[in-house]
Amino acid sequence: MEKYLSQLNEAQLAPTLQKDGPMIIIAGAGSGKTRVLTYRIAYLMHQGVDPFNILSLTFTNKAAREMKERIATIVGSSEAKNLWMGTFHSVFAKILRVEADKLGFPSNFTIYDTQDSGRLIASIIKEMNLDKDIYKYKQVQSRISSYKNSLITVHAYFKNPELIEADTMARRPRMGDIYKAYVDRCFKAGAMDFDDLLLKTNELLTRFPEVLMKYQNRFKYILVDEYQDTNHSQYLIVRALSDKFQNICVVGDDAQSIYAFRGANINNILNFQKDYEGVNVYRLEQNYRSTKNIVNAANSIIDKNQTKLDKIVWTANDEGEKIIVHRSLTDADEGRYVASTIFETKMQNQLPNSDFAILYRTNAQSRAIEDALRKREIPYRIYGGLSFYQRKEIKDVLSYLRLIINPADEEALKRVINFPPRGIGQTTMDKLTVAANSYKRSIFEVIKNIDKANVKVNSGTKTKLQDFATMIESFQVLNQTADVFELAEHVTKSSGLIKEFNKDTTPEGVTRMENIEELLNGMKDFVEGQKELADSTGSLAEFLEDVALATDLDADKGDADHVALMTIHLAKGLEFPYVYIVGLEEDLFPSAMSMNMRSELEEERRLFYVALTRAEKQAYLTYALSRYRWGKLVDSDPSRFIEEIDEQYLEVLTPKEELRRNPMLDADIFGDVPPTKIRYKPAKQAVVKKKGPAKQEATKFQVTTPKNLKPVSKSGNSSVSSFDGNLAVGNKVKHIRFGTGEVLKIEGTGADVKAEIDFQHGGVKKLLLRFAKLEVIG
DNA sequence: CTGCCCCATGTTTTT
DNA sequence: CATGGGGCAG
Repeated sequence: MEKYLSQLNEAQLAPTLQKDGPMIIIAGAGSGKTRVLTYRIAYLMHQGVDPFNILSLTFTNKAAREMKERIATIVGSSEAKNLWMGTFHSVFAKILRVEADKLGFPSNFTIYDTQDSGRLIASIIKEMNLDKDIYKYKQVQSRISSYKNSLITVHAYFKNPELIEADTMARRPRMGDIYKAYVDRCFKAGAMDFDDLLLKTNELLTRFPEVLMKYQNRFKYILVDEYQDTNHSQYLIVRALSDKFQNICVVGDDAQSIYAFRGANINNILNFQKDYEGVNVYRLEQNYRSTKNIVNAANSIIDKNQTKLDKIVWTANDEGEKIIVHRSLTDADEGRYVASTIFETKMQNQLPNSDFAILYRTNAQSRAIEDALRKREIPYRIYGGLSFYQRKEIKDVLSYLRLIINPADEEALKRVINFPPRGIGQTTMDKLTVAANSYKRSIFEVIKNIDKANVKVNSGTKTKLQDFATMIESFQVLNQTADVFELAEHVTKSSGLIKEFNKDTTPEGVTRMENIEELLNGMKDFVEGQKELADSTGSLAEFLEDVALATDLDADKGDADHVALMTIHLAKGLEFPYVYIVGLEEDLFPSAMSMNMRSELEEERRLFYVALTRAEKQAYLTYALSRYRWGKLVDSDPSRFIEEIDEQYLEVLTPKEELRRNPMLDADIFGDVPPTKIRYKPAKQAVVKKKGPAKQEATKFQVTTPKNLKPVSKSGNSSVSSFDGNLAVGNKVKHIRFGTGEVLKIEGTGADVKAEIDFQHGGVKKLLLRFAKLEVIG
């Protein structure tokens, strides 16, 4: 143990050695907080604390796993195994399973993901005959989510005139009714959504003092990582559990609070000292991760925020390279720039792909980058986005499995009762839903008792329904004996799913089949892996829970060497030698939605801070003058965040090719082209001018200048991405996908010009010339 | 009931 | 552009 403690600096050692009492560790980016947490837990155990009495809440399951492994190497794996570690959601889901009956839920309750709950809300809105343009299900959903995260139950909602007033003012007077219906339906389906996992835990701990006491005694030592990202619901859980022993250690960095949109309350960390008596405050301010340039640049950004705790992050590391700022014409060019510099850096320094990460604000930005990486044959992996488990085909398989565990699971049932098609259509489902709601039973139960229930369906339909129920029940029987993999294999075959997906021979269809195979392989691994873990049964229920609460990060197989692509949110806690932050444009980053409120803009700034502090050696900031958004090319201005970085840490580049093609592009912010433009020495002063009295004016001009610039076609000659009418009826053209064809008709104007083309293979197609990459061949 | 086509709509960010 | 819902014909 001594050996490990000696690896810590003074600031890190102090909190590690404090055994009892409340404490907060304010940990700057890259200051080794994971190490402190890990060693502190190990040290607690070393001092005789039973691992059963330690609860450690982390931000991802992967972080928990890694920390556990690390601890195991220090104190031995048999001991480490007994630690409770995981995300709030996964830890309390486990507890809820044990205590579910107290809340009237079955212990095999389903966990609804965002999509499931969204669909349910949409169908409730429809059943209530409400205007779906006013009651947009996504807005309703996020409203309900924020109620839950603030512990506003349906009951509390109706007792609160202000909330009702607010929703009425927002033209949604039936909000409370929808909320109630939603909660009822989830209850009836034996389902909890993500927010419920926290809300119900609170309910459990408040309503049942003996349960609270049980877990208070159980978790004598509690540690919470990323405390700045806890919401009110999580805050209350931590408070309640730590109330008896007050051995609570929270770690966080207010500068990295980036989850306000899902209810995270930065005040939790700002006010921690007021919540407990005799709090010891520790600060970790030495950054071990990044170069001086990066650390200082990041500091200069976060300085612009008003709301923050005092903290000075510094580093003893080298000065390092300046941060490179790069401008491109389009998002595609941006991708090419990123790909080619990765390629060059990699070759020059003989580096693995995994040294590089590309971070963006929105998932949609990945496409252009992907294209460029593929062309360069650089292996990459996208994290997040549509995660594996959310894909249609995967959710279909999982829905069958969910029904086995919990046939009341309505969202799963609706998904697969007619997929593959069994002749059970919308009308039948509507009837069943009405009946189920009036009997306060699940749809599955209604089907089981279809003769007794007052449901008017013809006998053919009745048979089909019963057949479906029988099939699910036969799966349930099989589940008694077979393991997850065997069961899933049987289910996919005998439900007809495999056959259905095999029908589709398009490339997308083939990918779907591959995904299903991957899922089955994953199950095999799960079955194998679980045999070794003591605290696991390897059951289907457990598999489904893992899947429901898995982060995309968790699924990292860690085998292949690839460049990482992810949103900045997902990158929190990670580090890479080379980091590209792309799409640094106004309205994108900072997001257009965030510009109205200071607090939201500050959150965007923290997000940028998080992004930049991921970099160890070198950071690149890139932006494009125009980019495709919603299928349209839109002009954009460089992000204010670039401007906010102190100039001395930046190196502003302008690509050479751009200079050659169009000197206007190198115009300074006043729209003037410098008279003597030196071709190979990019102007350092380009674009980003700062401070001083000229600033106001500068920004004003900056807005207008790029708009006058026409994007220049990059690839030159034959392949054209936009036509200005130089395509005529009778032309022979070649299309990437459809091959050669003849133009039959041209219609529309401006951006909407369409051509009807008779392709030799694809037949007649109408294509928007704006998108279609056509080559004229005659 | 199914399948197909057309239209509207949408982008923050995630457990 | 991608997806999903609604409308319509068979």
